[in-house]
Amino acid sequence: MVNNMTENDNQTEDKIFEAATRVFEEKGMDGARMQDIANKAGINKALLHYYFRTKDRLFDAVFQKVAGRMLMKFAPVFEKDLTLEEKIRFFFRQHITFMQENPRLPAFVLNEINRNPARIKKLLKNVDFKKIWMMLIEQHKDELDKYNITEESIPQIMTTIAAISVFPFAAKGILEGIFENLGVNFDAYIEQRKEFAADFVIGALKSRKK
Amino acid sequence: MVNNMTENDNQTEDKIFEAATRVFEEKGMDGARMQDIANKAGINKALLHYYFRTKDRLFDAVFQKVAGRMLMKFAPVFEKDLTLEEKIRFFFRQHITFMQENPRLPAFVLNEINRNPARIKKLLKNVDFKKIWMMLIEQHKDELDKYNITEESIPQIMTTIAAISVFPFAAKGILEGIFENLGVNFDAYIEQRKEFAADFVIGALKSRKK
DNA sequence: TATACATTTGACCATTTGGTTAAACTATAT
DNA sequence: ATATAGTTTAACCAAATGGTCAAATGTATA
Repeated sequence: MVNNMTENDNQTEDKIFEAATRVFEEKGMDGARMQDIANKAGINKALLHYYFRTKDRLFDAVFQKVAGRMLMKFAPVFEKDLTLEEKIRFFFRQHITFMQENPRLPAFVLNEINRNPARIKKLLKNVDFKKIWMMLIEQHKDELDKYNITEESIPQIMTTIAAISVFPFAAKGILEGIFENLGVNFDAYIEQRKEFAADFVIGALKSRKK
Repeated sequence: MVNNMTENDNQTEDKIFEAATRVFEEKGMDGARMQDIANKAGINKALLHYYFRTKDRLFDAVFQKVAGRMLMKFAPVFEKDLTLEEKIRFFFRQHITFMQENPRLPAFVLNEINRNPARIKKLLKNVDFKKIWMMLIEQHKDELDKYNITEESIPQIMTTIAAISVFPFAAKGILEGIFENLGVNFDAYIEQRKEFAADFVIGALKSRKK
Protein backbone atom coordinates (compact mmCIF):
# COMPACT_ATOMS: atom_id res chain seq x y z
CA MET A 1 0.00 0.00 0.00
CA VAL A 2 1.69 3.13 -1.18
CA ASN A 3 -0.54 6.09 -0.47
CA ASN A 4 -2.59 4.61 2.33
CA MET A 5 -2.51 7.56 4.67
CA THR A 6 -4.71 9.89 2.72
CA GLU A 7 -7.14 7.16 1.82
CA ASN A 8 -7.47 5.91 5.37
CA ASP A 9 -7.78 9.46 6.57
CA ASN A 10 -10.69 10.04 4.27
CA GLN A 11 -12.22 6.69 5.06
CA THR A 12 -12.48 7.43 8.75
CA GLU A 13 -13.52 11.01 8.25
CA ASP A 14 -16.13 9.92 5.75
CA LYS A 15 -17.48 7.27 8.10
CA ILE A 16 -17.80 9.91 10.80
CA PHE A 17 -19.38 12.37 8.44
CA GLU A 18 -21.89 9.88 7.19
CA ALA A 19 -22.86 8.74 10.66
CA ALA A 20 -23.09 12.32 11.88
CA THR A 21 -25.31 13.26 8.97
CA ARG A 22 -27.67 10.41 9.76
CA VAL A 23 -27.84 11.19 13.45
CA PHE A 24 -28.16 14.96 13.07
CA GLU A 25 -30.85 14.59 10.44
CA GLU A 26 -32.82 12.31 12.69
CA LYS A 27 -32.36 13.98 16.06
CA GLY A 28 -31.35 17.53 15.28
CA MET A 29 -28.40 19.38 16.80
CA ASP A 30 -29.72 19.29 20.36
CA GLY A 31 -31.01 15.75 20.31
CA ALA A 32 -27.91 14.24 18.72
CA ARG A 33 -25.37 12.49 20.96
CA MET A 34 -21.68 12.32 20.20
CA GLN A 35 -21.56 8.79 21.60
CA ASP A 36 -24.33 7.78 19.22
CA ILE A 37 -22.45 9.18 16.26
CA ALA A 38 -19.26 7.43 17.34
CA ASN A 39 -21.09 4.11 17.69
CA LYS A 40 -22.73 4.40 14.29
CA ALA A 41 -19.36 5.28 12.76
CA GLY A 42 -17.84 2.27 14.50
CA ILE A 43 -15.17 4.29 16.24
CA ASN A 44 -14.16 5.74 19.56
CA LYS A 45 -15.77 8.91 20.80
CA ALA A 46 -12.42 10.59 21.28
CA LEU A 47 -11.74 10.12 17.59
CA LEU A 48 -14.69 12.32 16.79
CA HIS A 49 -13.02 15.13 18.64
CA TYR A 50 -9.77 14.34 16.92
CA TYR A 51 -11.27 14.96 13.48
CA PHE A 52 -13.84 17.62 14.36
CA ARG A 53 -12.88 19.45 17.50
CA THR A 54 -16.34 20.01 18.92
CA LYS A 55 -19.92 18.93 18.40
CA ASP A 56 -20.64 22.38 17.09
CA ARG A 57 -17.95 22.17 14.42
CA LEU A 58 -19.09 18.71 13.40
CA PHE A 59 -22.65 19.89 13.11
CA ASP A 60 -21.57 22.93 11.16
CA ALA A 61 -19.66 20.78 8.67
CA VAL A 62 -22.64 18.48 8.19
CA PHE A 63 -25.16 21.28 7.98
CA GLN A 64 -23.10 23.31 5.57
CA LYS A 65 -22.84 20.36 3.23
CA VAL A 66 -26.43 19.10 3.25
CA ALA A 67 -28.02 22.53 3.27
CA GLY A 68 -25.72 23.57 0.47
CA ARG A 69 -26.62 20.47 -1.49
CA MET A 70 -30.26 21.36 -1.11
CA LEU A 71 -29.88 24.96 -2.19
CA MET A 72 -27.72 23.88 -5.13
CA LYS A 73 -30.71 22.07 -6.56
CA PHE A 74 -32.29 25.43 -7.20
CA ALA A 75 -29.35 26.68 -9.24
CA PRO A 76 -29.51 24.76 -12.56
CA VAL A 77 -33.03 26.02 -13.07
CA PHE A 78 -31.81 29.56 -13.40
CA GLU A 79 -28.99 28.68 -15.73
CA LYS A 80 -30.69 26.47 -18.27
CA ASP A 81 -32.01 28.01 -21.41
CA LEU A 82 -35.66 27.10 -21.12
CA THR A 83 -38.96 28.88 -21.27
CA LEU A 84 -40.54 29.82 -17.98
CA GLU A 85 -43.00 26.95 -18.23
CA GLU A 86 -40.25 24.48 -19.00
CA LYS A 87 -38.23 25.76 -16.09
CA ILE A 88 -41.12 25.29 -13.71
CA ARG A 89 -41.71 21.77 -14.94
CA PHE A 90 -38.00 20.98 -14.82
CA PHE A 91 -37.66 22.32 -11.31
CA PHE A 92 -40.46 20.32 -9.76
CA ARG A 93 -39.31 17.06 -11.32
CA GLN A 94 -35.71 17.64 -10.29
CA HIS A 95 -36.37 18.97 -6.83
CA ILE A 96 -39.03 16.53 -5.74
CA THR A 97 -36.96 13.63 -7.03
CA PHE A 98 -34.04 14.88 -4.97
CA MET A 99 -36.18 15.03 -1.86
CA GLN A 100 -37.56 11.56 -2.50
CA GLU A 101 -33.98 10.42 -2.06
CA ASN A 102 -33.43 12.65 0.99
CA PRO A 103 -36.82 12.86 2.66
CA ARG A 104 -35.51 14.05 6.03
CA LEU A 105 -33.47 16.89 4.62
CA PRO A 106 -36.11 19.61 4.25
CA ALA A 107 -37.43 19.33 7.78
CA PHE A 108 -33.91 19.17 9.14
CA VAL A 109 -32.67 22.24 7.31
CA LEU A 110 -35.77 24.30 7.98
CA ASN A 111 -35.72 23.47 11.65
CA GLU A 112 -32.07 24.13 12.30
CA ILE A 113 -32.23 27.42 10.47
CA ASN A 114 -35.15 28.58 12.54
CA ARG A 115 -33.36 27.45 15.67
CA ASN A 116 -30.23 29.32 14.73
CA PRO A 117 -30.83 31.86 11.96
CA ALA A 118 -27.21 32.97 12.06
CA ARG A 119 -26.25 29.75 10.31
CA ILE A 120 -28.07 30.64 7.12
CA LYS A 121 -26.05 33.79 6.68
CA LYS A 122 -22.87 31.80 6.18
CA LEU A 123 -24.63 29.69 3.57
CA LEU A 124 -26.17 32.52 1.63
CA LYS A 125 -23.08 34.69 1.70
CA ASN A 126 -21.80 32.96 -1.42
CA VAL A 127 -25.05 33.29 -3.35
CA ASP A 128 -25.78 36.52 -5.14
CA PHE A 129 -29.55 36.58 -5.15
CA LYS A 130 -29.68 40.04 -6.58
CA LYS A 131 -27.81 38.83 -9.64
CA ILE A 132 -30.00 35.77 -10.10
CA TRP A 133 -33.01 37.96 -9.67
CA MET A 134 -31.88 40.40 -12.35
CA MET A 135 -30.96 37.60 -14.73
CA LEU A 136 -34.34 36.05 -14.29
CA ILE A 137 -36.20 39.25 -14.96
CA GLU A 138 -34.08 39.98 -18.02
CA GLN A 139 -34.28 36.47 -19.41
CA HIS A 140 -38.04 36.18 -19.14
CA LYS A 141 -38.98 39.77 -19.72
CA ASP A 142 -41.56 38.94 -22.35
CA GLU A 143 -43.08 36.07 -20.38
CA LEU A 144 -43.34 38.12 -17.22
CA ASP A 145 -45.17 40.68 -19.25
CA LYS A 146 -47.40 38.08 -20.91
CA TYR A 147 -48.37 36.61 -17.53
CA ASN A 148 -48.78 40.03 -16.05
CA ILE A 149 -46.17 39.35 -13.37
CA THR A 150 -45.05 42.49 -11.57
CA GLU A 151 -41.70 42.63 -9.80
CA GLU A 152 -43.53 42.78 -6.53
CA SER A 153 -45.23 39.46 -7.10
CA ILE A 154 -42.05 37.57 -7.99
CA PRO A 155 -41.16 36.78 -4.37
CA GLN A 156 -44.73 35.55 -3.90
CA ILE A 157 -44.51 33.26 -6.91
CA MET A 158 -41.03 31.99 -6.09
CA THR A 159 -41.87 31.15 -2.51
CA THR A 160 -45.10 29.56 -3.66
CA ILE A 161 -43.18 27.26 -5.97
CA ALA A 162 -40.75 26.39 -3.20
CA ALA A 163 -43.63 25.85 -0.80
CA ILE A 164 -45.45 23.45 -3.07
CA SER A 165 -42.29 21.43 -3.55
CA VAL A 166 -40.89 21.41 -0.04
CA PHE A 167 -43.92 21.40 2.20
CA PRO A 168 -45.00 17.77 1.68
CA PHE A 169 -41.63 16.64 2.97
CA ALA A 170 -41.38 19.23 5.71
CA ALA A 171 -44.81 18.12 6.93
CA LYS A 172 -44.33 14.45 6.13
CA GLY A 173 -45.11 13.40 9.69
CA ILE A 174 -48.48 15.11 9.70
CA LEU A 175 -49.44 14.22 6.16
CA GLU A 176 -48.74 10.55 6.61
CA GLY A 177 -50.95 10.63 9.69
CA ILE A 178 -53.80 12.26 7.80
CA PHE A 179 -53.33 10.26 4.62
CA GLU A 180 -53.51 7.04 6.59
CA ASN A 181 -56.96 8.15 7.64
CA LEU A 182 -57.98 8.77 4.06
CA GLY A 183 -56.39 5.75 2.45
CA VAL A 184 -53.96 7.89 0.48
CA ASN A 185 -50.47 6.56 -0.15
CA PHE A 186 -47.76 9.10 0.53
CA ASP A 187 -45.25 7.84 -2.01
CA ALA A 188 -47.81 7.73 -4.79
CA TYR A 189 -48.93 11.21 -3.80
CA ILE A 190 -45.37 12.46 -4.12
CA GLU A 191 -44.83 10.80 -7.47
CA GLN A 192 -48.04 12.35 -8.73
CA ARG A 193 -47.02 15.71 -7.34
CA LYS A 194 -44.14 16.20 -9.77
CA GLU A 195 -46.58 16.85 -12.60
CA PHE A 196 -49.47 18.19 -10.55
CA ALA A 197 -47.34 20.95 -9.08
CA ALA A 198 -46.13 22.13 -12.48
CA ASP A 199 -49.65 22.06 -13.92
CA PHE A 200 -50.99 23.92 -10.93
CA VAL A 201 -48.44 26.72 -11.02
CA ILE A 202 -48.53 27.11 -14.77
CA GLY A 203 -52.31 27.15 -14.62
CA ALA A 204 -52.24 29.88 -12.01
CA LEU A 205 -49.86 31.93 -14.11
CA LYS A 206 -51.92 31.48 -17.26
CA SER A 207 -54.99 32.74 -15.47
CA ARG A 208 -53.14 36.04 -14.97
CA LYS A 209 -52.72 36.54 -18.67
CA LYS A 210 -53.70 39.99 -19.79
CA MET B 1 -60.02 35.99 50.03
CA VAL B 2 -62.56 33.25 49.72
CA ASN B 3 -61.73 31.06 46.81
CA ASN B 4 -58.06 31.81 46.56
CA MET B 5 -56.86 28.25 46.22
CA THR B 6 -58.20 27.58 42.76
CA GLU B 7 -57.19 30.97 41.49
CA ASN B 8 -53.69 30.73 42.80
CA ASP B 9 -53.46 27.21 41.52
CA ASN B 10 -54.32 28.37 38.07
CA GLN B 11 -52.13 31.40 38.29
CA THR B 12 -49.02 29.36 38.96
CA GLU B 13 -49.93 26.66 36.51
CA ASP B 14 -50.64 29.27 33.86
CA LYS B 15 -47.36 31.02 34.50
CA ILE B 16 -45.56 27.71 34.06
CA PHE B 17 -47.53 26.86 30.98
CA GLU B 18 -46.86 30.19 29.38
CA ALA B 19 -43.16 30.08 30.12
CA ALA B 20 -42.94 26.49 28.91
CA THR B 21 -44.69 27.38 25.69
CA ARG B 22 -42.25 30.18 25.06
CA VAL B 23 -39.19 28.08 25.78
CA PHE B 24 -40.35 24.98 23.91
CA GLU B 25 -41.32 27.01 20.88
CA GLU B 26 -37.95 28.66 20.82
CA LYS B 27 -35.67 25.75 21.67
CA GLY B 28 -37.69 22.66 20.89
CA MET B 29 -38.13 19.67 23.19
CA ASP B 30 -34.47 18.68 23.25
CA GLY B 31 -33.07 22.18 23.51
CA ALA B 32 -35.41 23.34 26.26
CA ARG B 33 -34.17 23.36 29.85
CA MET B 34 -36.42 22.89 32.84
CA GLN B 35 -34.36 25.42 34.78
CA ASP B 36 -34.90 27.96 32.02
CA ILE B 37 -38.64 27.40 32.12
CA ALA B 38 -38.67 27.71 35.90
CA ASN B 39 -36.73 30.97 35.75
CA LYS B 40 -38.99 32.45 33.11
CA ALA B 41 -42.01 31.44 35.17
CA GLY B 42 -40.43 33.04 38.22
CA ILE B 43 -40.62 29.89 40.31
CA ASN B 44 -38.58 27.06 41.66
CA LYS B 45 -37.63 24.17 39.43
CA ALA B 46 -39.13 21.65 41.82
CA LEU B 47 -42.47 23.34 41.39
CA LEU B 48 -42.42 22.44 37.73
CA HIS B 49 -42.29 18.81 38.68
CA TYR B 50 -45.00 19.37 41.24
CA TYR B 51 -47.45 20.55 38.57
CA PHE B 52 -46.24 18.51 35.61
CA ARG B 53 -44.44 15.40 36.74
CA THR B 54 -41.83 15.23 34.00
CA LYS B 55 -40.41 17.28 31.18
CA ASP B 56 -42.10 14.93 28.78
CA ARG B 57 -45.53 15.50 30.31
CA LEU B 58 -45.03 19.25 30.36
CA PHE B 59 -43.99 19.21 26.74
CA ASP B 60 -46.92 17.02 25.85
CA ALA B 61 -49.34 19.40 27.50
CA VAL B 62 -47.87 22.38 25.69
CA PHE B 63 -47.65 20.62 22.37
CA GLN B 64 -51.14 19.23 22.56
CA LYS B 65 -52.52 22.70 23.17
CA VAL B 66 -50.61 24.71 20.58
CA ALA B 67 -50.75 22.07 17.86
CA GLY B 68 -54.43 21.65 18.52
CA ARG B 69 -54.96 25.40 18.34
CA MET B 70 -53.25 25.38 14.96
CA LEU B 71 -55.26 22.52 13.54
CA MET B 72 -58.47 24.07 14.85
CA LYS B 73 -57.92 26.99 12.52
CA PHE B 74 -58.63 24.66 9.63
CA ALA B 75 -62.00 23.62 11.00
CA PRO B 76 -64.27 26.66 10.53
CA VAL B 77 -63.48 26.62 6.84
CA PHE B 78 -65.20 23.31 6.39
CA GLU B 79 -68.23 24.27 8.40
CA LYS B 80 -69.10 27.65 6.96
CA ASP B 81 -71.60 27.84 4.19
CA LEU B 82 -69.53 29.46 1.49
CA THR B 83 -68.63 28.78 -2.09
CA LEU B 84 -65.33 27.05 -2.74
CA GLU B 85 -63.73 30.31 -3.81
CA GLU B 86 -65.00 32.11 -0.75
CA LYS B 87 -63.73 29.32 1.46
CA ILE B 88 -60.27 29.54 -0.05
CA ARG B 89 -60.19 33.29 0.40
CA PHE B 90 -61.50 33.02 3.94
CA PHE B 91 -58.98 30.36 4.85
CA PHE B 92 -55.89 32.25 3.73
CA ARG B 93 -56.94 35.43 5.49
CA GLN B 94 -57.79 33.61 8.69
CA HIS B 95 -54.85 31.26 8.73
CA ILE B 96 -52.11 33.68 7.76
CA THR B 97 -53.41 36.22 10.25
CA PHE B 98 -53.25 33.57 12.95
CA MET B 99 -49.66 32.77 12.08
CA GLN B 100 -48.73 36.43 12.04
CA GLU B 101 -49.65 36.36 15.71
CA ASN B 102 -47.83 33.08 16.31
CA PRO B 103 -44.95 33.09 13.87
CA ARG B 104 -42.92 30.40 15.62
CA LEU B 105 -45.77 27.91 15.81
CA PRO B 106 -45.61 26.32 12.36
CA ALA B 107 -41.91 25.51 12.49
CA PHE B 108 -42.27 24.25 16.04
CA VAL B 109 -45.16 21.92 15.30
CA LEU B 110 -43.74 20.62 12.05
CA ASN B 111 -40.39 19.92 13.61
CA GLU B 112 -41.60 18.14 16.72
CA ILE B 113 -43.93 15.99 14.70
CA ASN B 114 -41.16 14.89 12.40
CA ARG B 115 -38.97 14.22 15.40
CA ASN B 116 -41.64 12.15 17.09
CA PRO B 117 -44.39 11.14 14.66
CA ALA B 118 -46.20 9.20 17.37
CA ARG B 119 -47.31 12.48 18.89
CA ILE B 120 -49.47 13.41 15.92
CA LYS B 121 -51.55 10.27 16.28
CA LYS B 122 -52.88 11.44 19.62
CA LEU B 123 -53.81 14.78 18.08
CA LEU B 124 -55.52 13.41 15.02
CA LYS B 125 -57.37 10.68 16.86
CA ASN B 126 -60.18 13.10 17.60
CA VAL B 127 -60.49 14.40 14.05
CA ASP B 128 -62.52 12.41 11.58
CA PHE B 129 -60.87 13.32 8.31
CA LYS B 130 -62.92 10.83 6.39
CA LYS B 131 -66.07 12.61 7.45
CA ILE B 132 -64.74 16.08 6.61
CA TRP B 133 -63.57 14.71 3.30
CA MET B 134 -67.00 13.32 2.44
CA MET B 135 -68.76 16.49 3.55
CA LEU B 136 -66.48 18.55 1.39
CA ILE B 137 -67.05 16.44 -1.68
CA GLU B 138 -70.81 16.44 -1.15
CA GLN B 139 -71.04 20.15 -0.40
CA HIS B 140 -69.07 21.25 -3.42
CA LYS B 141 -70.05 18.53 -5.83
CA ASP B 142 -70.97 20.94 -8.60
CA GLU B 143 -67.88 23.10 -8.15
CA LEU B 144 -65.54 20.11 -8.13
CA ASP B 145 -67.16 19.12 -11.37
CA LYS B 146 -66.93 22.60 -12.81
CA TYR B 147 -63.22 22.84 -11.96
CA ASN B 148 -62.63 19.33 -13.17
CA ILE B 149 -61.31 18.22 -9.79
CA THR B 150 -61.04 14.47 -9.44
CA GLU B 151 -61.04 12.81 -6.04
CA GLU B 152 -57.46 11.86 -6.59
CA SER B 153 -56.36 15.45 -6.94
CA ILE B 154 -58.05 16.67 -3.77
CA PRO B 155 -55.11 15.75 -1.51
CA GLN B 156 -52.84 17.55 -3.95
CA ILE B 157 -54.94 20.67 -3.86
CA MET B 158 -55.45 20.62 -0.10
CA THR B 159 -51.78 20.18 0.68
CA THR B 160 -50.93 22.85 -1.86
CA ILE B 161 -53.18 25.30 -0.06
CA ALA B 162 -51.66 24.38 3.29
CA ALA B 163 -48.18 24.65 1.80
CA ILE B 164 -48.73 28.12 0.41
CA SER B 165 -50.04 29.30 3.77
CA VAL B 166 -47.63 27.60 6.14
CA PHE B 167 -44.34 27.50 4.27
CA PRO B 168 -43.40 31.19 4.58
CA PHE B 169 -43.50 30.83 8.36
CA ALA B 170 -41.90 27.41 8.46
CA ALA B 171 -39.06 28.80 6.35
CA LYS B 172 -39.03 32.23 7.92
CA GLY B 173 -35.36 31.97 8.84
CA ILE B 174 -34.29 31.30 5.26
CA LEU B 175 -36.69 33.71 3.64
CA GLU B 176 -35.68 36.60 5.82
CA GLY B 177 -32.08 35.90 4.88
CA ILE B 178 -32.86 35.91 1.17
CA PHE B 179 -35.29 38.81 1.33
CA GLU B 180 -32.72 40.94 3.07
CA ASN B 181 -30.56 40.41 0.01
CA LEU B 182 -33.33 41.52 -2.28
CA GLY B 183 -34.68 44.41 -0.29
CA VAL B 184 -37.98 42.68 0.35
CA ASN B 185 -39.75 43.22 3.65
CA PHE B 186 -41.01 40.01 5.24
CA ASP B 187 -43.98 41.49 7.04
CA ALA B 188 -45.19 43.31 3.96
CA TYR B 189 -44.72 40.14 1.96
CA ILE B 190 -46.89 38.25 4.44
CA GLU B 191 -49.60 40.88 4.44
CA GLN B 192 -49.65 40.81 0.67
CA ARG B 193 -49.76 37.04 0.68
CA LYS B 194 -53.25 36.84 2.17
CA GLU B 195 -54.76 37.97 -1.10
CA PHE B 196 -52.05 36.71 -3.44
CA ALA B 197 -52.43 33.15 -2.20
CA ALA B 198 -56.18 33.13 -2.74
CA ASP B 199 -55.86 34.64 -6.21
CA PHE B 200 -53.17 32.16 -7.10
CA VAL B 201 -55.07 29.07 -6.03
CA ILE B 202 -58.36 30.21 -7.50
CA GLY B 203 -56.56 31.07 -10.71
CA ALA B 204 -55.03 27.62 -10.85
CA LEU B 205 -58.43 26.02 -10.29
CA LYS B 206 -60.11 28.16 -12.93
CA SER B 207 -57.53 27.11 -15.48
CA ARG B 208 -58.74 23.52 -15.00
CA LYS B 209 -62.24 24.42 -16.06
CA LYS B 210 -63.66 22.05 -18.60
C1' DT C 1 16.30 -0.46 13.16
C1' DA C 2 15.38 3.86 15.07
C1' DT C 3 12.86 8.15 14.67
C1' DA C 4 9.12 11.01 13.86
C1' DC C 5 4.47 11.62 13.08
C1' DA C 6 -0.32 10.70 12.55
C1' DT C 7 -4.12 7.75 14.21
C1' DT C 8 -6.83 5.32 17.67
C1' DT C 9 -8.17 3.97 22.17
C1' DG C 10 -9.67 3.48 27.21
C1' DA C 11 -9.99 5.88 31.21
C1' DC C 12 -11.20 9.95 33.15
C1' DC C 13 -13.27 14.73 34.30
C1' DA C 14 -16.26 18.74 35.07
C1' DT C 15 -20.58 20.30 34.13
C1' DT C 16 -25.20 20.03 33.04
C1' DT C 17 -29.62 18.18 33.56
C1' DG C 18 -33.97 16.00 34.85
C1' DG C 19 -35.70 14.64 38.86
C1' DT C 20 -36.30 13.82 44.22
C1' DT C 21 -36.94 14.82 49.12
C1' DA C 22 -37.74 16.69 53.38
C1' DA C 23 -38.74 20.70 55.40
C1' DA C 24 -41.05 25.31 55.47
C1' DC C 25 -44.86 28.12 54.36
C1' DT C 26 -49.87 29.32 53.56
C1' DA C 27 -54.65 29.10 53.99
C1' DT C 28 -58.79 26.89 55.40
C1' DA C 29 -61.86 24.26 58.39
C1' DT C 30 -62.97 22.81 63.06
C1' DA D 1 -55.36 27.79 68.35
C1' DT D 2 -54.55 23.57 66.01
C1' DA D 3 -54.90 20.05 62.74
C1' DT D 4 -55.09 19.29 57.78
C1' DA D 5 -54.02 19.67 53.19
C1' DG D 6 -52.15 22.00 49.40
C1' DT D 7 -48.15 24.86 47.81
C1' DT D 8 -43.30 26.35 47.51
C1' DT D 9 -38.48 26.10 48.37
C1' DA D 10 -33.44 24.87 49.09
C1' DA D 11 -30.47 21.29 48.98
C1' DC D 12 -29.32 17.28 46.91
C1' DC D 13 -28.59 13.15 43.63
C1' DA D 14 -27.57 9.99 39.89
C1' DA D 15 -27.07 9.72 35.19
C1' DA D 16 -25.75 11.61 30.97
C1' DT D 17 -22.86 14.35 28.20
C1' DG D 18 -19.24 16.96 25.75
C1' DG D 19 -14.72 17.01 26.06
C1' DT D 20 -9.62 15.82 27.51
C1' DC D 21 -5.30 13.17 28.03
C1' DA D 22 -1.76 10.09 28.17
C1' DA D 23 -0.67 5.89 26.46
C1' DA D 24 -0.75 2.62 22.59
C1' DT D 25 -0.79 1.42 17.84
C1' DG D 26 0.26 1.94 13.25
C1' DT D 27 3.06 3.85 9.35
C1' DA D 28 6.31 5.99 6.61
C1' DT D 29 11.09 7.81 6.30
C1' DA D 30 16.15 8.20 7.13
